[in-house]
Amino acid sequence: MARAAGVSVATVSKVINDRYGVARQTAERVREVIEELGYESSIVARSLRSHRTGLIGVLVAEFEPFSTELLKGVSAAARDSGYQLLAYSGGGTAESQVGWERRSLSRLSGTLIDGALLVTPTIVDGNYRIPVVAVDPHTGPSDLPTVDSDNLAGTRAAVGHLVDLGHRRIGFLGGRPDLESARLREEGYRRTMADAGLRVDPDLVRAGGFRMETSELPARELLGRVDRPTAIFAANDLMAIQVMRVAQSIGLRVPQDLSVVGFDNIPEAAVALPALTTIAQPLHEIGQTATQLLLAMLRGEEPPTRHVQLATRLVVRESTAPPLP
Amino acid sequence: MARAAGVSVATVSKVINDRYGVARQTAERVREVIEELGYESSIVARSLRSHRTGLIGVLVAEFEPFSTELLKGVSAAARDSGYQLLAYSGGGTAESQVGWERRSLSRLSGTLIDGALLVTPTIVDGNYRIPVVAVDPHTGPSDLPTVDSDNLAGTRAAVGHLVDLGHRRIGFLGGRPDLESARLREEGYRRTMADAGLRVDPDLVRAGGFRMETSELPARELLGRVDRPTAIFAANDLMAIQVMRVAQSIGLRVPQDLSVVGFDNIPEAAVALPALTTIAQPLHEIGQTATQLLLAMLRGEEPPTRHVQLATRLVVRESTAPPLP
DNA sequence: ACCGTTATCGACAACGTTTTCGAGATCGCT
DNA sequence: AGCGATCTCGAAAACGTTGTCGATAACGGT
Repeated sequence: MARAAGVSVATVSKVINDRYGVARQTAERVREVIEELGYESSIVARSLRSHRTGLIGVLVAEFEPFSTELLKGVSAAARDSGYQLLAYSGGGTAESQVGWERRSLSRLSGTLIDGALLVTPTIVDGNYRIPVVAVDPHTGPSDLPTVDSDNLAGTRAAVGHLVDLGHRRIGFLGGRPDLESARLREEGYRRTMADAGLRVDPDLVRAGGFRMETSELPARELLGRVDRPTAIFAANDLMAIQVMRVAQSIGLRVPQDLSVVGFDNIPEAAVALPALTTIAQPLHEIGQTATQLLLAMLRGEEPPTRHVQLATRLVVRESTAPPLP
Repeated sequence: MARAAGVSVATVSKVINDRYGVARQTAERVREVIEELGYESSIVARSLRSHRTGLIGVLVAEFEPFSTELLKGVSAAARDSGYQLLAYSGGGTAESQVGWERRSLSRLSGTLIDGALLVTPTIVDGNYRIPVVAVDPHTGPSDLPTVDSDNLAGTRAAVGHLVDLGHRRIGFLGGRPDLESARLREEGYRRTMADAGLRVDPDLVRAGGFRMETSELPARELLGRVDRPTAIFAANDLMAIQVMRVAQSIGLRVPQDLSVVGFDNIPEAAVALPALTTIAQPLHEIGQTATQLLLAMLRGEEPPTRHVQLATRLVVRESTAPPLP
């Protein structure tokens, strides 16, 4: 190997990890040879021996625009600290069952990765062999250190915005009831309404499953009523866009006849017409924070807080206006 | 280790890789113990020894919606074949310089991954140590086996659609001139115009850099003219959406006063208003095909064709109509 | 009953690192 | 000059697997 540089393998190893105990000029010479030969030490062998790889694993349930933005933040933070990223996706329907991440992790955590970020909607508790941080899980509280955004406060901002505009009859289109995020957004809606002294009409609350296809019908139900709401808060942008479509298809003008607010601030929200008022999640920041948390754990520090919640931001665009008198 | 199962490590290894030379019932027993102990063999050690890991690496320049869809196809194909995916992203601006994928690859290909997929706009030729397939590179011809979509035919379909509708003055908003894909789309535009016996007015050709921000100005230039075109073909959807915005901002109606066609069929295209007519790239299929190509190479087969081009599809929505008489 | 063949299994080396520890060299001090 | 302290380096073990090969047992044929 690089012992053709005149020294032993041990010395080379010391130079690479710049350990104490190797002479100035020897190190210099070894470095030169390394450079010259374009030598890269094998992660695999290092891992086998020292259980440290400089790789952090990111388990993504499925690659989608949502996780994508998160990954950018993770990527940036990891790079700053010298760690490399290893995204890992079960990717499929069948495999994304509960326990998938457990199995993946146990296989990888053998030695391949130093720590892991779980970017999966449903996470499984348990003591993993390596540091693990859950990123924006949609499920309930967990043993794992977690980073997500403040769904409750976000929802309050959204509904509050509608209230401030003067809306009284505000409808709600919910997400998948099995996910914590959906539950929180409904709770936020109800609380804000209550705080404003407004009654929640049960007929104005529907579930749309977080997806476009499944929210057309409930949207029609909400808007078809004679006493239809003057504003609708949808638990995510996809459903909000569907609401605007349905509204326009039955002759309602947005925002004059109907105000719509979404949640997530996906790219589509900006180009929709009218552009959608929504709650932006700091995805980039979430990814970044989660990574920093993980890195701290890798350094052996106990994280100051096990659960970080980041603030959301209200993005006012064109889909909201005061109700017609 | 699992020699607590009463046999030697060698035998366990043989059972796991079900090799010839181990008795029926011994194998059975070992398998039971493995199951019971939830034992997972270390990829790392296996890799070090046998240079085969069952992992294929995917190098992504940056996680973005575009690569995301590709990854899904890759993911599906890999799963079907028992291979696991390892996405790897330089992620950043600085590192995504030329040569980044080379370095990453040389580090990983040591032994960690059996083969690699390059999902990067600019690819670097060279003999890698492991099988490599380039996926949808935007650069020119290469030594590497490549899978991408037929930019030329796609463009012809787009411009042909406008011609068929009766448009004569058709403008073109191009991409980044340094990328092969942009070059091909311009060439397709020019050829289709020529085939239809139409003259290309040099004043009707602008470059928008593939991005929204950089295409507002050229869009204004195109539409501000007294003899403005009745239709514009933009080299990607982002620019097409920008064109529609600019048009609407200066009082033009789409599609009555101006028809617009894009390229890519990103999610935003469907929700834009009017919904954008565009050319859909078979991203999922590209990912799938590339993976199958790679798998064939891993099996030692020489791929039948080194360059696969997949057909695009014209998606007619609401942004195109015959020109006003 | 003996020998050759086959089936089954384990000992051992190897993969490329990191880490420990001891040997030799150098240096400084008395 | 002698001795201890310090510095520099390399030999060797270890990480967990796989592949080779030899040993032993079982078996079948004459």
